[in-house]
Amino acid sequence: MDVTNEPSGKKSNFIQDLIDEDLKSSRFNTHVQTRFPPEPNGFLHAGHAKAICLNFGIARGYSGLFNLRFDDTNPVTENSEYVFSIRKDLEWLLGEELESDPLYTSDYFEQLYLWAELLIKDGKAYVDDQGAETISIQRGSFQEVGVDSPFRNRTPEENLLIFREMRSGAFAEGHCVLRAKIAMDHVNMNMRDPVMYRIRNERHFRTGDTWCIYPTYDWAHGQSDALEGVTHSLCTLEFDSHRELYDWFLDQLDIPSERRPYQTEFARLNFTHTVLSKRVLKRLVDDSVVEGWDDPRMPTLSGFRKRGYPASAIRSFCDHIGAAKTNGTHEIELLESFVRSELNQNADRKLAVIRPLKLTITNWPPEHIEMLTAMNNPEDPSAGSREIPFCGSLYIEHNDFMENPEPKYYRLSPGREVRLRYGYYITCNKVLKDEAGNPIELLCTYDPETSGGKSPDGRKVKATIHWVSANHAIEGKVALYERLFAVEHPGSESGDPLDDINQSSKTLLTNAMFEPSIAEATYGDVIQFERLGFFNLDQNDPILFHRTVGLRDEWANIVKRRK
RNA sequence: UGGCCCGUAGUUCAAUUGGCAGAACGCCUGGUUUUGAUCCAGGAGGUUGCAGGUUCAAGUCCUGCCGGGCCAGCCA
Repeated sequence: MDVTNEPSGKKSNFIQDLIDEDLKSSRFNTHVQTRFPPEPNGFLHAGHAKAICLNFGIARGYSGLFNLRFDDTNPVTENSEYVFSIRKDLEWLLGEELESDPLYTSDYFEQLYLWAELLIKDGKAYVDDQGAETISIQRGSFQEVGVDSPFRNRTPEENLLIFREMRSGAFAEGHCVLRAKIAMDHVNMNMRDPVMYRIRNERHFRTGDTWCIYPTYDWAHGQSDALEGVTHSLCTLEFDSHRELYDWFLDQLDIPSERRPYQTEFARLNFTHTVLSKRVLKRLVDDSVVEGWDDPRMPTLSGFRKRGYPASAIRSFCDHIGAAKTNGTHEIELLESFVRSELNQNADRKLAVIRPLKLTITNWPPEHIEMLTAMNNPEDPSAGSREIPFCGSLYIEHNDFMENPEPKYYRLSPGREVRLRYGYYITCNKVLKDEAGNPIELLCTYDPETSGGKSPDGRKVKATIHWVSANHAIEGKVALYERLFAVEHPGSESGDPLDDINQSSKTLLTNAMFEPSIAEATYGDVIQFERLGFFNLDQNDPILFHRTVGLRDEWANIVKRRK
């Protein structure tokens, strides 16, 4: 995929500094090329988003090339449904479609096999007939050097013969493996004769039954990079100790220096109150803690999409955090602030009441309905306006009324005057209650002089609250989401992240009241319900809205500080 | 117990490569406001992990400690 574009004026990070040096020293006499190499065995999450934006952004910044490569070397866990969803999520994130089809490591199986034979002929690889457990024991430890396999000194001719038998399916799974012949006393464990091929009598989703031996990550990755022309192979920190092996393999093969890729590691992304491990995410789904991989509480790209996070906000976030080698954890609030600022600019506003409290205007002319004009987006006048019906029978938000107001609470309470957004000033005169003493209806009077929310005498009201006409409201549902995990670093104290689940991470409110124009809402457009937050219409349920993120809430801060 | 990587504000990152330690988010204060939002202005917050050394000058170079992360899959 060609991503020629102007370099972004972003602050640099150590990877860009490194590429700048490479360019200066002409280490590569071609373009810069990066890749994103997911294994098709799971769904993309925020961690992948960082890698995608980094790789794509660098290619774009240097007018280079970027490609998606499915690292499909393990047929037991991988399948084409993941290929489909990964591509979909990636294109959604990037906001554009891939210009060329994705690449696959499995396309290089034959070349990889040929190279493996080359190494065998050079005496640099051998077939080991031992089991996994034996090989593991022989590998030694950090303190002890490993011991040579009894099969280590087979002749190249013998190795070649057996390796070809391996390929032809002569052996059972686990009977033998092909190992690189490096050094069993190497200080780097990855260099103690690593496995290059293992037998798997498993159908591969792309190559079918063509192969029964499959290359390991270490053997496949660098060579695939080289075959594609990747110059900068970016991966996460835990591959640091694999770099030596990555280089060793490339050194053994006749890779022209200008096609020689180099691996650079950066820190993986972490969020507070979140977990970004495929394994734990899978448990959340399997244990029904959430309602699937695309649950709006999940940090997956499909979860973000369902929740209403704009892809552009995720991209901005990734640009902002850049890349470094320091392991750290980002506050989830930072991501949310990017989501808010994006949505604040672009989201249309509507009125909705999610915890309705009946309010009757006692001096409103019976049967009278007035159409009020409301701005669609105060941040963007070109978004226009709409009409909202107003009458004497309304719903307001339950927590916009307090019978005995706390200090600094300046919304509605008995005897107090507030403004109804786009409407009139009203004063609360009487509170009707149920047997338990809970308010069930407010009786108020309005000031006809304050049409449009302006008072001719210039008197001020402290609060403006939202409302919906009870006679015109569309009833629906709203799903509120809190952090999935109750603690900043799930599992750090308890040992198991699932022990730190926030039990009330989802609240479904089923008698929300929306202004009539909500009927025109279309999937994909996140809207702001004024004073409540941003909400995303569900793809299938036309009256269900997922709260993307709340507005910053000063009153909530005041309440919190009091405790 | 070995090797490698990393320590700068609450958090994540900068610091023109040895020259007055900054930004964003968060927090606090004030202003504007028909969203307690947005927007604007300001503020608090630092012994640059610690201790030495080189230098007119060290976050940056050197040495030694301390702390965190990673590595002993036929996962990636």
